[in-house]
Amino acid sequence: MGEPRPERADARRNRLRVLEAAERLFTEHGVKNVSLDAIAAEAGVGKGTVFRRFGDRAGLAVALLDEREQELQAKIISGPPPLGPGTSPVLRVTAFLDAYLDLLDRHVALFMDSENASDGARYRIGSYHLWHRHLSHLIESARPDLDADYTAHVLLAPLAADLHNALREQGYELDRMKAGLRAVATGLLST
Amino acid sequence: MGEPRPERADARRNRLRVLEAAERLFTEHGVKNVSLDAIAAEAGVGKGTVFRRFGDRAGLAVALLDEREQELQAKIISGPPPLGPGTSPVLRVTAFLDAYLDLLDRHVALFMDSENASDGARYRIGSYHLWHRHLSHLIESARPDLDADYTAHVLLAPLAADLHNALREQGYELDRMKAGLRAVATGLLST
DNA sequence: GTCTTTAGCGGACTACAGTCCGTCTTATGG
DNA sequence: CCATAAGACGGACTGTAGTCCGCTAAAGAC
Repeated sequence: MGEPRPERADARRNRLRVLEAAERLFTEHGVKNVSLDAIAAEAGVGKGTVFRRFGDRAGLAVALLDEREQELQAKIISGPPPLGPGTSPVLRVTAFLDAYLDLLDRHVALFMDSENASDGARYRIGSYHLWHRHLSHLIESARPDLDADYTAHVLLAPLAADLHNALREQGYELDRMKAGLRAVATGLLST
Repeated sequence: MGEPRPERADARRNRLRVLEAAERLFTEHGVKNVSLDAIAAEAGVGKGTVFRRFGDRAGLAVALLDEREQELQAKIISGPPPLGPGTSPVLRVTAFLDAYLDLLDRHVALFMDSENASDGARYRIGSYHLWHRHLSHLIESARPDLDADYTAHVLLAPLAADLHNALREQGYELDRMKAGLRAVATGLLST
């Protein structure tokens, strides 16, 4: 692709202002009680600016989650086992599922926003692809007879934010989900 | 609960009109190109009427899907095997997953509407509970050592409409999903 | 048939997501 | 330092989901 023009100073300033304002308002009033109008006002910019930079509500949520997800991505790619390389595929899969559930649980509301976009935003954003590739490789090496690509989607499906939220609301404990998913993954990937 | 007062004549008339109008407009213009205003107008009723009867957009979609889902429910409860009783739990699970994928594939757009409601509508509606109970019982009898309740949610998760839609858009064939899910279910439930 | 209660009706209203385009800022080359 | 083009800014505008409440029609009592 073309040369990556440097970000203009005012653009950068406003991007940071919006993210800050969003984080502040979200933690103060709850994610779904905050309108994008309000965020724009709090950031001292116009509504159009918010939308041009982030596309839509989901895009803003993705941007806010980005940092946290990148931490996890780094640990997976080059961190110590069991998340990083250096142990069996099955252990790496279960370690990933555990870690993702922790992340998800800490930021459910934001994840719901980032996934609930009108049309399946979750499956188009970069991080989903990364999680998917990761699982897909691990599954491939543990069970070459399975359709690794599809099975990876299956293992990611229970990590959907709205399911997590619904289960939490009906009293499920995080540890129960971790144990359950671990059982599924090991049952599935151990010959 | 109290005595179920009979549905008033005008209420029934309008309910049917709205469902008819919705079905007509949805098939003609595509689900997401039809506003509830338009449906109300086509049905010859006010907007308020639509909302009072169906709650919101998702509720209307649920009502439209209801008939089709009840067919499947009937086959599961009292139809011939492998969907109905009379064969092994594992076979019944895979038969259910196949049948649900068929249903989902035929009505993706409508399912997306019914599930995409602001706040996890999918997990609150009656039919989800029924599918969940069904799978939960089958899992319990196939593998008493698993957390059947949670594992049932896990098996239902890949049936989410937005995932199905995303995979279809990126070229997945229905048969590939069926095969993949069958492999997961049998791998998981066979000791 | 008329009266009363009960519940449905429907359109004006609010609030929010997302778009559009004229205006203004920034970076760069002369 | 100034001119100029690339592109960001922002607020008015549009379309839609969902609410509210005064009005109206149905069903039963007498």
